[in-house]
Amino acid sequence: MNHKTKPLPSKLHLSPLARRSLAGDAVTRIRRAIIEGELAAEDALTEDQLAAKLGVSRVPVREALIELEQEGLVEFDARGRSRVRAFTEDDFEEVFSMRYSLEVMAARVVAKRLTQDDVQDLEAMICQQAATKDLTELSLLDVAFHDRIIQAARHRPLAVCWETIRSQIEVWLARAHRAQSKMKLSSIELTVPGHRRLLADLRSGNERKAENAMRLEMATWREWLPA
Amino acid sequence: MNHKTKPLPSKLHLSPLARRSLAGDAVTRIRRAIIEGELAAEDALTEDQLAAKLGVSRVPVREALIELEQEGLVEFDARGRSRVRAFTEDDFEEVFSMRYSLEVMAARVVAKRLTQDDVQDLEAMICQQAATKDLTELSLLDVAFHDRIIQAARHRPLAVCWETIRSQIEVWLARAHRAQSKMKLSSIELTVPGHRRLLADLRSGNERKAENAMRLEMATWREWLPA
DNA sequence: GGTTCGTTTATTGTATACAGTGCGCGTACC
DNA sequence: GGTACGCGCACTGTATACAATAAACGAACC
Repeated sequence: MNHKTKPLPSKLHLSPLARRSLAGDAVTRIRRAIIEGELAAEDALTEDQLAAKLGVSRVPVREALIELEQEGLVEFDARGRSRVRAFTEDDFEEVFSMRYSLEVMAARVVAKRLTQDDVQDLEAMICQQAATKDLTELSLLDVAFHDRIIQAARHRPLAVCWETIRSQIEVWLARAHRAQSKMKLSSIELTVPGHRRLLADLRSGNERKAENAMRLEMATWREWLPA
Repeated sequence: MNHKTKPLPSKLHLSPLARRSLAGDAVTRIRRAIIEGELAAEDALTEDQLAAKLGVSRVPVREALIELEQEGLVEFDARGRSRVRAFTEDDFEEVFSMRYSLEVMAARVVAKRLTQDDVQDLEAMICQQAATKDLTELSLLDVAFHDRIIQAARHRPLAVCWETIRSQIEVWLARAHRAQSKMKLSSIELTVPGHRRLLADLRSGNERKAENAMRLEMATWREWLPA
């Protein structure tokens, strides 16, 4: 033991060192702008213009664009120019089929690893969902619920893969809401019992059961799809 | 039609516009160094030092490190310092379980989309494998084979997910070879017929058949694993 | 002697400056 | 009128310079 400074109240847990960098903020803000539709498909993302709008230099913007490319929100052409990616309905089909595979895998993994904390969190989230009457809010809670399941899997490559499609799912959701899509009101009544059943099967510890429950959950989502 | 320049020999297909940038080269070279073990686990990746070694400035290096983080080869600590990620055996277990899910999905997708070109390429690759007597070379050809299958799926999110684990697979392979691992010579005799069977089932157009063939292929790989 | 405080140093984060490049537009020439 | 050439503009790619911060070391004080 080299340094023996005073032991510092052990309960006190400070903010988790959020690596606050302009580049990180830029990622968040540009991502949000794309999801909200503030930046439209095919819009040219000129580094100078973005930098000016964000009040920073081009460097953080460049780094942000690289990350957003990985999330599938931004595209670079052969000359290095970036633009907001234009999603076709087929693109979303692909994203959701990817989601299907990832979540089924997550269910399988989670079945063996679910902790008491996970269960408590998930139950609390279901209660929150039950209290909601707004479809937009519900869909956000739903994504958060699935986020939490992925987190519960404690499986790094899975989490990384999930992050490559998460934003695209949000793009679709936001777009669907703006378009007053066909998401039915009945969804509210379906979501909560669906999640309860899913959680029950995840808790069973039975991988097959968990997988199948997730397949069912994904199938109900499937109906909300564009085409 | 705005400009009507002369029609330029249609067969002539130039190099695919490889976006040659120092940043891109840096990604390639640092990745290679990590895979080959030239940069060892936990090694600090100082931007200045890397820049000096590569003969460029820090900017391309920074951008390269961001990309390599997404490939799982590089880690950043809370203060922004990067280092070569240290893989545990559990990490590799996770990577290969992820690979399993992705490839099974790929098989399912490919079953419906395989073209004549795909088949020709894959067959040619199998022949190449059959001609090889070197285990290291064979494992590279094997990865290339699976790469080609992913490509044949023509499924963007799948390809992106695959790229998040591909380098890590290569790390494991290179490490295993350096350690004179338990990869058996019999692998050579097993690989080629295995791939032939797999290709046959991918061509069948039957999703279930294709999935199961891939599960089998993955299971044989499984034996080469560390633990 | 050990602890604490300043100073130095190493390294990242950000800004700015500069170089290179393709594209559009105008112009001249046929 | 159309085609080819050349110039300028709008961007990106890269380098360099500067600011900020935390670790490392050392010195002074108890």
